[in-house]
Amino acid sequence: MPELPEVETIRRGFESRLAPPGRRILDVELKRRDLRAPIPKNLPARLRGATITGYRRWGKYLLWDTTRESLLCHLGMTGTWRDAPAGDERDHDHVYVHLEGGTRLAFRDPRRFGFLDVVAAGREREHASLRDLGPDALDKASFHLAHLKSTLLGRKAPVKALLLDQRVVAGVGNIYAAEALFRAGIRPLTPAGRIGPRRLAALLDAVRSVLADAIESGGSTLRDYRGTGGELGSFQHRFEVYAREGQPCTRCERPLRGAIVGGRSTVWCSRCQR
DNA sequence: CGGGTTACCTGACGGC
DNA sequence: TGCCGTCAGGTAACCC
Repeated sequence: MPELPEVETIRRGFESRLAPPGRRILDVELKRRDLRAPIPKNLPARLRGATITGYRRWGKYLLWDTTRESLLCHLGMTGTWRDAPAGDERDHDHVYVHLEGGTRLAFRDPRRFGFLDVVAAGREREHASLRDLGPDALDKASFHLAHLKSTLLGRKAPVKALLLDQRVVAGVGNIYAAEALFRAGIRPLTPAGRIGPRRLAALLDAVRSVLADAIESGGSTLRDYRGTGGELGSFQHRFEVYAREGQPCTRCERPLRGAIVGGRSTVWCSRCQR
């Protein structure tokens, strides 16, 4: 579900209204620990009494920084956070975070592909899930043309498969990979190492612009995704290729083509993308 | 190592 | 109405 724009929307929701910095964590209640990776049994003890100091995002990962350790969260495909007042319990609520002042935050994830863990602040890079993570797609200081060039050099895999590889760039998922390739005019199946510097520069711009536009729209809601206040994203109304196989290209009207690339459904325009 | 496939889990949806 | 197959925004463990 959530790619970079959705996670960023959630991050902003936490910061501005769900649990602004300064709030204290009274307790963490684990209803179910067997997510993609088991939630450590001692997670509640390690966060109890800590005050939230801020929120960071790296790719699709969200970090709650506190005066103790940081809570690391990945939403998988169906993870959501919401304000869950007493009485609002739902199927697949796996974790409740109790804040000072009576707020209760619920982590709900029906498919259980997400996970939660605790990391020492400043040592995130040592965490198994973050160790090999590439630069954040919106960080201009680390995700730039030189990085793309050197990372894709000599690679024969389809460029779309490598955009989805979080070691190459962190935050791009199936929706925004397809949309970025359309904006850049590049076919998803093109071997990544055969894209010249000018077209790589176009791809870099396209990735940045599509993610920025999607954040501005509050992300994309297909079915599960909700902001922290339950609100829907609206970028799905601006898809040019994703989920539009057979429909006319927004630019040339030709029916869009579809195929499975790297195990993921993929749509593109065979005239506008080369 | 690089590239490709499959599994993990639940729910929604379409066809019959 | 109901059953069954297929598919879904995620990653990671396998295979060759």
